[in-house]
Amino acid sequence: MSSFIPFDIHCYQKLLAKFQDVFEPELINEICESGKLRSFDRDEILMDIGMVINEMPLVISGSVKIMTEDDQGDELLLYYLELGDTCAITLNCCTQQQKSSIKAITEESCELLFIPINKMDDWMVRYKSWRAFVLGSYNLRLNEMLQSIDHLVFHSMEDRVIKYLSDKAGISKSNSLKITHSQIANDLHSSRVVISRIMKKLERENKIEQRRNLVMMLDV
DNA sequence: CCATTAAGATACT
DNA sequence: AGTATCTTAATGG
Repeated sequence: MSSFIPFDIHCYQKLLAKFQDVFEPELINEICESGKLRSFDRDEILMDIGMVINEMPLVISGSVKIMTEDDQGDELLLYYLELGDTCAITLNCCTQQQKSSIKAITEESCELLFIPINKMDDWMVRYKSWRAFVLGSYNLRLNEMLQSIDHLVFHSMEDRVIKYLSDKAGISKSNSLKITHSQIANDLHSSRVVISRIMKKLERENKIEQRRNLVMMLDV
């Protein structure tokens, strides 16, 4: 076992970089051994409503957009997954053996590590750090959801657009976002004209600058 | 060039 | 805020 490397080195290094202070070394080894690493391009649908999930995703690189959808197919952005994040809703889905209630789309090109659910139960009892990670992830998402609901109900469309843009800038670590007004409208469950109106206003207030398919954040 | 599509404008709900 | 409709501008073949 000394010279044999049973897993992907690249993946191992990524995990180590992110989790060496959080997970026990043996756990990191186990994650590498039983996880399957897959990479995706941008805008790939990882998961759709109604799909059955039996693996838990862990983000190794890139970011993933998590959305809900109503019966008419209208969408609403819930939150983003970044490096080291896992999706609490998926966690719930797989432990309960339910169908997915969400849709997951890659935001940039991504690498995800898929962990079989049977491992999860095992690790829950064997590793304290894993337990803490899973519970912490639930906590984080719950709070984020509450914040989203708060914004949705108590804030104006303009506030929501501003939050959306700065969230997106934070995720992509860039101030120029390649996005169209109708994409924003779709994510925020609004219409293109309304977004255009708000974007025009923000531009007049020198908060953003825009070209076709491009928005640049100014007040940073 | 022209077709397509993003974004602006205006008017009405 | 949202819808409908029209106009204008950018982009890629």
